[in-house]
Amino acid sequence: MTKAEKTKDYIIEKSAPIFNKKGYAGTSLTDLMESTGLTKGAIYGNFINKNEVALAVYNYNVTSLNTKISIALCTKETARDKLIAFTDFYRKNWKTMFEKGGCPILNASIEADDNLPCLKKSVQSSITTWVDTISTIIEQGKANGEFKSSIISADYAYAIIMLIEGGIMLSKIMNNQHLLFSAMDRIEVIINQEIIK
Amino acid sequence: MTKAEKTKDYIIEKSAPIFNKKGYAGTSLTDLMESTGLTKGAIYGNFINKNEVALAVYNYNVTSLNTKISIALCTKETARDKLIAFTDFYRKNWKTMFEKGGCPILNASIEADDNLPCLKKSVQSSITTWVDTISTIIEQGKANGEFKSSIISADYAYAIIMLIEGGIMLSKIMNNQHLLFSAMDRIEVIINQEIIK
DNA sequence: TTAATAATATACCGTTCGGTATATTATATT
DNA sequence: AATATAATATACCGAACGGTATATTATTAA
Repeated sequence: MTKAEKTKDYIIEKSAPIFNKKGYAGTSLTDLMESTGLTKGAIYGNFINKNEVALAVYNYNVTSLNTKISIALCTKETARDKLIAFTDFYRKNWKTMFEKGGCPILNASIEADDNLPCLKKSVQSSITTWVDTISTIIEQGKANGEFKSSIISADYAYAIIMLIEGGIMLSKIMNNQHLLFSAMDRIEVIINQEIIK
Repeated sequence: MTKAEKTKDYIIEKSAPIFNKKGYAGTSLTDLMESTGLTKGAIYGNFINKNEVALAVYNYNVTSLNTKISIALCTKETARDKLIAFTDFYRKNWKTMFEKGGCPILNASIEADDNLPCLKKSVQSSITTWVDTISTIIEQGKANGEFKSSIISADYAYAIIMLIEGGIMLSKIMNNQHLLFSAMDRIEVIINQEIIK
Protein backbone atom coordinates (compact mmCIF):
# COMPACT_ATOMS: atom_id res chain seq x y z
CA MET A 1 0.00 0.00 0.00
CA THR A 2 1.60 3.21 -1.18
CA LYS A 3 1.40 6.45 0.74
CA ALA A 4 -1.10 7.82 -1.75
CA GLU A 5 -3.35 4.83 -1.27
CA LYS A 6 -3.21 5.31 2.47
CA THR A 7 -3.97 9.00 2.09
CA LYS A 8 -6.88 8.18 -0.18
CA ASP A 9 -8.35 5.82 2.40
CA TYR A 10 -7.67 8.35 5.12
CA ILE A 11 -9.54 11.06 3.22
CA ILE A 12 -12.50 8.76 2.65
CA GLU A 13 -12.60 7.73 6.28
CA LYS A 14 -12.44 11.25 7.64
CA SER A 15 -14.90 12.67 5.10
CA ALA A 16 -17.44 9.89 5.51
CA PRO A 17 -19.44 11.35 8.41
CA ILE A 18 -19.25 14.85 6.92
CA PHE A 19 -20.84 13.85 3.63
CA ASN A 20 -23.40 11.72 5.44
CA LYS A 21 -24.42 14.64 7.66
CA LYS A 22 -24.18 17.60 5.32
CA GLY A 23 -24.99 15.89 2.05
CA TYR A 24 -23.24 16.20 -1.29
CA ALA A 25 -24.28 19.78 -2.06
CA GLY A 26 -23.79 20.86 1.54
CA THR A 27 -20.24 19.56 1.84
CA SER A 28 -17.51 21.91 0.60
CA LEU A 29 -13.84 21.32 -0.06
CA THR A 30 -13.16 23.48 2.98
CA ASP A 31 -15.15 20.94 5.02
CA LEU A 32 -13.00 18.16 3.60
CA MET A 33 -9.79 20.07 4.33
CA GLU A 34 -10.93 20.61 7.91
CA SER A 35 -12.01 17.03 8.52
CA THR A 36 -8.82 15.57 7.04
CA GLY A 37 -6.34 18.24 8.07
CA LEU A 38 -5.03 18.11 4.51
CA THR A 39 -4.90 20.69 1.74
CA LYS A 40 -6.57 20.76 -1.64
CA GLY A 41 -3.34 19.53 -3.17
CA ALA A 42 -3.55 16.29 -1.23
CA ILE A 43 -7.23 15.82 -1.99
CA TYR A 44 -6.97 16.58 -5.71
CA GLY A 45 -3.82 14.49 -5.96
CA ASN A 46 -5.92 11.49 -4.98
CA PHE A 47 -9.35 12.26 -6.45
CA ILE A 48 -10.19 13.87 -9.74
CA ASN A 49 -12.98 15.99 -8.27
CA LYS A 50 -15.41 16.39 -5.38
CA ASN A 51 -17.88 14.04 -7.01
CA GLU A 52 -15.32 11.22 -6.92
CA VAL A 53 -14.78 11.79 -3.22
CA ALA A 54 -18.53 11.71 -2.62
CA LEU A 55 -18.95 8.45 -4.54
CA ALA A 56 -16.00 6.83 -2.78
CA VAL A 57 -17.39 7.97 0.56
CA TYR A 58 -20.83 6.58 -0.23
CA ASN A 59 -19.35 3.23 -1.15
CA TYR A 60 -17.24 3.27 1.99
CA ASN A 61 -20.26 4.02 4.17
CA VAL A 62 -22.36 1.29 2.58
CA THR A 63 -19.53 -1.23 2.65
CA SER A 64 -18.84 -0.69 6.34
CA LEU A 65 -22.55 -1.03 7.06
CA ASN A 66 -22.72 -4.25 5.06
CA THR A 67 -19.60 -5.60 6.72
CA LYS A 68 -21.02 -5.04 10.18
CA ILE A 69 -24.29 -6.69 9.22
CA SER A 70 -22.45 -9.64 7.66
CA ILE A 71 -20.55 -10.14 10.89
CA ALA A 72 -23.81 -10.07 12.85
CA LEU A 73 -25.36 -12.55 10.41
CA CYS A 74 -22.61 -15.13 10.15
CA THR A 75 -22.90 -16.30 13.74
CA LYS A 76 -26.58 -17.16 13.28
CA GLU A 77 -27.75 -20.61 12.33
CA THR A 78 -31.43 -20.46 11.47
CA ALA A 79 -33.04 -18.22 8.87
CA ARG A 80 -35.22 -16.68 11.56
CA ASP A 81 -32.20 -15.78 13.67
CA LYS A 82 -30.58 -14.26 10.61
CA LEU A 83 -33.59 -12.02 10.01
CA ILE A 84 -33.73 -11.06 13.67
CA ALA A 85 -30.04 -10.20 13.43
CA PHE A 86 -31.07 -7.19 11.33
CA THR A 87 -33.43 -5.77 13.93
CA ASP A 88 -30.89 -6.61 16.61
CA PHE A 89 -28.25 -4.73 14.69
CA TYR A 90 -30.27 -1.52 14.55
CA ARG A 91 -31.27 -1.79 18.18
CA LYS A 92 -27.62 -2.05 19.16
CA ASN A 93 -26.06 0.34 16.68
CA TRP A 94 -28.55 3.14 16.24
CA LYS A 95 -26.60 5.56 18.43
CA THR A 96 -23.33 5.16 16.56
CA MET A 97 -25.14 5.34 13.25
CA PHE A 98 -27.09 8.45 14.24
CA GLU A 99 -23.89 10.16 15.37
CA LYS A 100 -22.40 9.55 11.96
CA GLY A 101 -25.43 11.11 10.24
CA GLY A 102 -27.85 8.19 9.99
CA CYS A 103 -28.36 5.63 7.25
CA PRO A 104 -26.16 6.48 4.24
CA ILE A 105 -28.54 4.70 1.89
CA LEU A 106 -31.49 6.76 3.07
CA ASN A 107 -29.55 10.02 3.02
CA ALA A 108 -28.02 9.49 -0.39
CA SER A 109 -31.32 8.23 -1.74
CA ILE A 110 -33.17 11.43 -0.86
CA GLU A 111 -30.48 13.72 -2.21
CA ALA A 112 -29.72 11.73 -5.34
CA ASP A 113 -33.15 10.71 -6.61
CA ASP A 114 -33.88 13.94 -8.45
CA ASN A 115 -30.51 15.40 -9.31
CA LEU A 116 -27.46 13.18 -8.87
CA PRO A 117 -27.87 10.39 -11.42
CA CYS A 118 -24.44 8.94 -10.78
CA LEU A 119 -24.97 8.58 -7.03
CA LYS A 120 -28.52 7.41 -7.69
CA LYS A 121 -27.20 4.38 -9.55
CA SER A 122 -24.94 3.50 -6.64
CA VAL A 123 -27.86 3.77 -4.24
CA GLN A 124 -30.02 1.59 -6.46
CA SER A 125 -27.38 -1.08 -6.62
CA SER A 126 -26.81 -1.07 -2.86
CA ILE A 127 -30.55 -1.44 -2.29
CA THR A 128 -30.68 -4.30 -4.78
CA THR A 129 -27.84 -5.97 -2.90
CA TRP A 130 -29.65 -5.49 0.38
CA VAL A 131 -32.91 -6.90 -1.00
CA ASP A 132 -31.00 -9.89 -2.38
CA THR A 133 -29.38 -10.55 0.98
CA ILE A 134 -32.72 -10.63 2.79
CA SER A 135 -34.47 -12.52 -0.01
CA THR A 136 -31.79 -15.19 0.03
CA ILE A 137 -32.21 -15.68 3.75
CA ILE A 138 -35.97 -16.02 3.30
CA GLU A 139 -35.51 -18.49 0.45
CA GLN A 140 -33.21 -20.53 2.67
CA GLY A 141 -35.87 -20.49 5.37
CA LYS A 142 -38.42 -21.70 2.86
CA ALA A 143 -36.08 -24.42 1.62
CA ASN A 144 -35.30 -25.78 5.08
CA GLY A 145 -38.90 -25.73 6.24
CA GLU A 146 -38.62 -22.84 8.69
CA PHE A 147 -40.68 -20.41 6.62
CA LYS A 148 -43.95 -20.63 4.77
CA SER A 149 -43.30 -21.72 1.22
CA SER A 150 -46.12 -19.54 -0.10
CA ILE A 151 -44.55 -16.17 0.69
CA ILE A 152 -42.79 -13.99 -1.86
CA SER A 153 -39.36 -13.30 -0.43
CA ALA A 154 -38.69 -10.02 -2.27
CA ASP A 155 -41.95 -8.52 -0.99
CA TYR A 156 -40.90 -9.16 2.57
CA ALA A 157 -37.38 -7.93 1.92
CA TYR A 158 -38.78 -4.63 0.71
CA ALA A 159 -41.22 -4.40 3.62
CA ILE A 160 -38.39 -4.89 6.09
CA ILE A 161 -36.26 -2.23 4.42
CA MET A 162 -39.16 0.22 4.30
CA LEU A 163 -39.73 -0.17 8.02
CA ILE A 164 -36.03 0.21 8.77
CA GLU A 165 -35.68 3.36 6.67
CA GLY A 166 -39.00 4.86 7.70
CA GLY A 167 -38.12 4.07 11.30
CA ILE A 168 -34.71 5.71 11.03
CA MET A 169 -36.17 8.80 9.39
CA LEU A 170 -38.83 9.32 12.05
CA SER A 171 -36.59 8.36 14.93
CA LYS A 172 -33.80 10.69 13.86
CA ILE A 173 -35.89 13.77 13.11
CA MET A 174 -37.92 13.38 16.32
CA ASN A 175 -34.84 12.60 18.44
CA ASN A 176 -36.69 9.57 19.73
CA GLN A 177 -34.92 6.25 19.90
CA HIS A 178 -38.17 4.52 20.82
CA LEU A 179 -39.58 5.11 17.34
CA LEU A 180 -36.80 3.09 15.72
CA PHE A 181 -37.32 0.35 18.26
CA SER A 182 -41.04 0.21 17.52
CA ALA A 183 -40.21 -0.15 13.82
CA MET A 184 -37.98 -3.08 14.75
CA ASP A 185 -40.80 -4.53 16.88
CA ARG A 186 -43.07 -4.39 13.88
CA ILE A 187 -40.53 -6.15 11.68
CA GLU A 188 -40.24 -8.89 14.27
CA VAL A 189 -44.01 -9.28 14.33
CA ILE A 190 -43.94 -9.77 10.58
CA ILE A 191 -41.18 -12.34 10.89
CA ASN A 192 -42.93 -14.27 13.66
CA GLN A 193 -46.49 -14.05 12.40
CA GLU A 194 -46.23 -13.97 8.63
CA ILE A 195 -42.92 -15.47 7.60
CA ILE A 196 -42.40 -18.28 10.08
CA LYS A 197 -44.53 -21.37 9.64
CA MET B 1 -53.99 41.35 -1.14
CA THR B 2 -51.24 43.77 -2.11
CA LYS B 3 -49.02 43.19 -5.08
CA ALA B 4 -46.13 42.28 -2.80
CA GLU B 5 -48.23 39.64 -1.09
CA LYS B 6 -49.16 38.18 -4.45
CA THR B 7 -45.53 38.20 -5.53
CA LYS B 8 -44.54 36.54 -2.29
CA ASP B 9 -47.05 33.75 -2.86
CA TYR B 10 -45.95 33.50 -6.48
CA ILE B 11 -42.32 33.10 -5.47
CA ILE B 12 -43.22 30.41 -2.94
CA GLU B 13 -45.36 28.55 -5.46
CA LYS B 14 -42.77 28.58 -8.21
CA SER B 15 -39.85 27.75 -5.90
CA ALA B 16 -41.65 24.92 -4.13
CA PRO B 17 -40.75 22.07 -6.49
CA ILE B 18 -37.20 23.39 -6.88
CA PHE B 19 -36.44 23.31 -3.17
CA ASN B 20 -38.15 19.94 -2.84
CA LYS B 21 -36.02 18.46 -5.62
CA LYS B 22 -32.65 20.12 -5.09
CA GLY B 23 -32.78 20.63 -1.34
CA TYR B 24 -31.89 23.69 0.67
CA ALA B 25 -28.14 23.61 0.05
CA GLY B 26 -28.59 22.61 -3.57
CA THR B 27 -30.96 25.43 -4.46
CA SER B 28 -29.30 28.72 -5.40
CA LEU B 29 -30.75 32.19 -5.86
CA THR B 30 -30.10 31.74 -9.56
CA ASP B 31 -32.43 28.73 -9.44
CA LEU B 32 -35.08 30.85 -7.77
CA MET B 33 -34.64 33.64 -10.32
CA GLU B 34 -35.05 31.11 -13.13
CA SER B 35 -38.10 29.39 -11.67
CA THR B 36 -39.88 32.66 -10.89
CA GLY B 37 -38.64 34.78 -13.77
CA LEU B 38 -37.96 37.51 -11.21
CA THR B 39 -34.79 39.22 -10.13
CA LYS B 40 -33.01 39.26 -6.79
CA GLY B 41 -34.60 42.62 -6.06
CA ALA B 42 -38.07 41.10 -6.15
CA ILE B 43 -37.02 38.11 -4.08
CA TYR B 44 -35.16 40.09 -1.43
CA GLY B 45 -37.91 42.69 -1.36
CA ASN B 46 -40.24 39.98 -0.12
CA PHE B 47 -37.96 37.71 1.92
CA ILE B 48 -35.13 38.66 4.21
CA ASN B 49 -32.88 35.84 3.00
CA LYS B 50 -32.75 32.47 1.27
CA ASN B 51 -33.50 30.67 4.50
CA GLU B 52 -36.81 32.50 4.83
CA VAL B 53 -37.78 31.42 1.33
CA ALA B 54 -36.89 27.84 2.16
CA LEU B 55 -38.97 27.85 5.33
CA ALA B 56 -41.95 29.47 3.59
CA VAL B 57 -41.66 26.91 0.80
CA TYR B 58 -41.54 24.03 3.25
CA ASN B 59 -44.65 25.30 5.00
CA TYR B 60 -46.36 25.77 1.67
CA ASN B 61 -45.52 22.24 0.56
CA VAL B 62 -46.72 20.71 3.81
CA THR B 63 -49.85 22.83 3.90
CA SER B 64 -50.87 21.88 0.38
CA LEU B 65 -50.26 18.24 1.21
CA ASN B 66 -52.39 18.53 4.35
CA THR B 67 -55.13 20.37 2.51
CA LYS B 68 -55.38 17.66 -0.12
CA ILE B 69 -55.49 14.97 2.55
CA SER B 70 -58.14 16.90 4.49
CA ILE B 71 -60.29 17.06 1.40
CA ALA B 72 -59.89 13.32 0.88
CA LEU B 73 -60.74 12.69 4.53
CA CYS B 74 -63.79 14.89 4.94
CA THR B 75 -65.98 12.87 2.60
CA LYS B 76 -65.45 9.71 4.64
CA GLU B 77 -67.80 8.62 7.35
CA THR B 78 -66.23 5.77 9.27
CA ALA B 79 -62.87 5.82 11.00
CA ARG B 80 -61.76 2.90 8.86
CA ASP B 81 -62.60 4.76 5.65
CA LYS B 82 -60.70 7.76 6.94
CA LEU B 83 -57.59 5.68 7.48
CA ILE B 84 -57.98 4.05 4.08
CA ALA B 85 -58.25 7.55 2.62
CA PHE B 86 -54.54 7.97 3.37
CA THR B 87 -53.45 4.92 1.40
CA ASP B 88 -55.92 5.86 -1.31
CA PHE B 89 -54.41 9.30 -1.47
CA TYR B 90 -50.90 8.02 -2.09
CA ARG B 91 -52.07 5.47 -4.62
CA LYS B 92 -53.77 8.23 -6.57
CA ASN B 93 -51.29 11.04 -6.14
CA TRP B 94 -47.89 9.41 -6.15
CA LYS B 95 -47.11 10.50 -9.70
CA THR B 96 -47.82 14.17 -9.13
CA MET B 97 -45.95 14.06 -5.86
CA PHE B 98 -42.94 12.34 -7.38
CA GLU B 99 -42.82 14.88 -10.18
CA LYS B 100 -42.63 17.64 -7.59
CA GLY B 101 -39.73 15.95 -5.82
CA GLY B 102 -41.46 13.51 -3.49
CA CYS B 103 -42.63 13.92 0.08
CA PRO B 104 -41.51 17.33 1.43
CA ILE B 105 -41.54 16.03 5.00
CA LEU B 106 -39.21 13.17 4.13
CA ASN B 107 -36.90 15.36 2.04
CA ALA B 108 -36.67 18.16 4.57
CA SER B 109 -36.30 15.67 7.38
CA ILE B 110 -33.20 14.09 5.87
CA GLU B 111 -31.51 17.37 5.03
CA ALA B 112 -32.44 19.16 8.26
CA ASP B 113 -31.84 16.55 10.93
CA ASP B 114 -28.11 17.16 11.29
CA ASN B 115 -27.56 20.71 10.17
CA LEU B 116 -30.63 22.93 9.74
CA PRO B 117 -32.08 23.31 13.24
CA CYS B 118 -34.66 25.86 12.16
CA LEU B 119 -36.12 23.68 9.42
CA LYS B 120 -35.81 20.67 11.70
CA LYS B 121 -38.26 22.25 14.14
CA SER B 122 -40.76 22.84 11.34
CA VAL B 123 -40.45 19.23 10.25
CA GLN B 124 -40.93 18.00 13.80
CA SER B 125 -44.07 20.03 14.20
CA SER B 126 -45.53 18.89 10.89
CA ILE B 127 -44.90 15.27 11.88
CA THR B 128 -46.52 15.87 15.25
CA THR B 129 -49.55 17.32 13.47
CA TRP B 130 -49.69 14.31 11.17
CA VAL B 131 -49.45 11.86 14.07
CA ASP B 132 -52.20 13.76 15.87
CA THR B 133 -54.46 13.61 12.84
CA ILE B 134 -54.12 9.85 12.53
CA SER B 135 -54.29 9.28 16.28
CA THR B 136 -57.48 11.28 16.51
CA ILE B 137 -59.08 9.16 13.81
CA ILE B 138 -58.05 6.01 15.62
CA GLU B 139 -59.40 7.34 18.91
CA GLN B 140 -62.70 8.12 17.18
CA GLY B 141 -62.76 4.56 15.86
CA LYS B 142 -62.17 3.26 19.36
CA ALA B 143 -64.88 5.50 20.78
CA ASN B 144 -67.53 4.47 18.27
CA GLY B 145 -66.74 0.78 18.54
CA GLU B 146 -65.13 0.32 15.13
CA PHE B 147 -61.63 -0.24 16.47
CA LYS B 148 -60.16 -2.34 19.23
CA SER B 149 -60.10 -0.34 22.41
CA SER B 150 -56.84 -1.96 23.50
CA ILE B 151 -54.63 -0.46 20.80
CA ILE B 152 -52.36 2.53 21.34
CA SER B 153 -53.29 5.03 18.66
CA ALA B 154 -49.97 6.90 18.48
CA ASP B 155 -48.08 3.65 17.90
CA TYR B 156 -50.20 2.90 14.88
CA ALA B 157 -49.98 6.47 13.64
CA TYR B 158 -46.19 6.22 13.67
CA ALA B 159 -46.26 2.81 12.01
CA ILE B 160 -48.43 4.14 9.20
CA ILE B 161 -46.15 7.14 8.67
CA MET B 162 -43.05 4.96 8.68
CA LEU B 163 -44.50 2.74 5.97
CA ILE B 164 -45.57 5.73 3.90
CA GLU B 165 -42.16 7.40 4.12
CA GLY B 166 -40.16 4.21 3.75
CA GLY B 167 -42.37 3.28 0.81
CA ILE B 168 -41.89 6.64 -0.87
CA MET B 169 -38.14 6.51 -0.39
CA LEU B 170 -37.78 3.03 -1.89
CA SER B 171 -40.30 3.60 -4.62
CA LYS B 172 -38.75 6.86 -5.73
CA ILE B 173 -35.12 5.78 -5.76
CA MET B 174 -35.94 2.50 -7.52
CA ASN B 175 -38.31 4.16 -10.01
CA ASN B 176 -40.86 1.54 -9.08
CA GLN B 177 -44.43 2.57 -8.36
CA HIS B 178 -45.25 -0.94 -7.22
CA LEU B 179 -43.08 -0.55 -4.12
CA LEU B 180 -45.18 2.34 -2.85
CA PHE B 181 -48.33 0.38 -3.54
CA SER B 182 -47.04 -2.59 -1.58
CA ALA B 183 -46.33 -0.27 1.34
CA MET B 184 -49.95 0.89 1.09
CA ASP B 185 -51.08 -2.75 0.97
CA ARG B 186 -49.22 -3.38 4.17
CA ILE B 187 -50.81 -0.41 5.89
CA GLU B 188 -54.23 -1.69 4.87
CA VAL B 189 -53.42 -5.10 6.30
CA ILE B 190 -52.57 -3.43 9.59
CA ILE B 191 -55.83 -1.49 9.53
CA ASN B 192 -57.94 -4.52 8.70
CA GLN B 193 -56.21 -7.09 10.88
CA GLU B 194 -54.89 -5.17 13.86
CA ILE B 195 -56.91 -2.00 14.24
CA ILE B 196 -60.42 -3.03 13.26
CA LYS B 197 -62.34 -5.11 15.75
C1' DT C 1 -52.38 64.43 -13.65
C1' DT C 2 -49.30 64.71 -10.40
C1' DA C 3 -47.00 63.48 -6.28
C1' DA C 4 -45.98 59.96 -2.93
C1' DT C 5 -45.08 55.40 -2.21
C1' DA C 6 -44.66 50.62 -3.07
C1' DA C 7 -42.44 47.11 -5.70
C1' DT C 8 -39.05 45.41 -8.85
C1' DA C 9 -34.66 45.65 -11.70
C1' DT C 10 -29.87 46.71 -12.06
C1' DA C 11 -25.33 46.75 -10.83
C1' DC C 12 -22.34 45.72 -7.69
C1' DC C 13 -20.21 43.96 -3.08
C1' DG C 14 -17.08 40.66 -0.55
C1' DT C 15 -16.81 35.74 0.07
C1' DT C 16 -16.69 31.10 -1.00
C1' DC C 17 -17.03 27.84 -4.44
C1' DG C 18 -14.63 23.87 -7.12
C1' DG C 19 -10.52 23.35 -9.44
C1' DT C 20 -5.44 23.87 -11.14
C1' DA C 21 -0.45 25.00 -11.97
C1' DT C 22 3.46 24.99 -9.71
C1' DA C 23 6.56 24.94 -5.85
C1' DT C 24 8.00 22.30 -2.10
C1' DT C 25 8.67 18.35 0.61
C1' DA C 26 8.80 13.44 1.54
C1' DT C 27 9.82 8.88 -0.11
C1' DA C 28 12.04 5.42 -2.61
C1' DT C 29 15.93 3.77 -5.56
C1' DT C 30 20.62 3.38 -6.60
C1' DA D 1 24.39 10.32 -0.02
C1' DA D 2 22.61 11.69 -4.37
C1' DT D 3 19.02 11.50 -7.44
C1' DA D 4 14.59 10.51 -9.37
C1' DT D 5 9.99 10.34 -8.41
C1' DA D 6 5.88 10.45 -5.78
C1' DA D 7 2.98 13.10 -2.79
C1' DT D 8 1.50 17.26 -0.60
C1' DA D 9 1.34 22.43 0.15
C1' DT D 10 0.87 26.97 -1.65
C1' DA D 11 -1.00 30.39 -4.26
C1' DC D 12 -3.95 31.47 -7.40
C1' DC D 13 -7.93 31.22 -11.10
C1' DG D 14 -12.66 32.39 -12.89
C1' DA D 15 -17.26 31.54 -11.64
C1' DA D 16 -20.97 31.33 -8.68
C1' DC D 17 -22.46 32.23 -4.20
C1' DG D 18 -25.72 35.02 -0.96
C1' DG D 19 -26.72 39.58 -0.17
C1' DT D 20 -27.32 44.89 -0.66
C1' DA D 21 -27.63 49.82 -2.21
C1' DT D 22 -29.64 52.26 -5.38
C1' DA D 23 -31.99 53.26 -9.63
C1' DT D 24 -36.07 52.49 -12.07
C1' DT D 25 -40.70 51.32 -12.80
C1' DA D 26 -45.65 50.34 -11.20
C1' DT D 27 -49.19 51.43 -8.39
C1' DT D 28 -51.96 54.19 -5.45
C1' DA D 29 -53.98 58.53 -3.53
C1' DA D 30 -54.87 63.38 -3.92
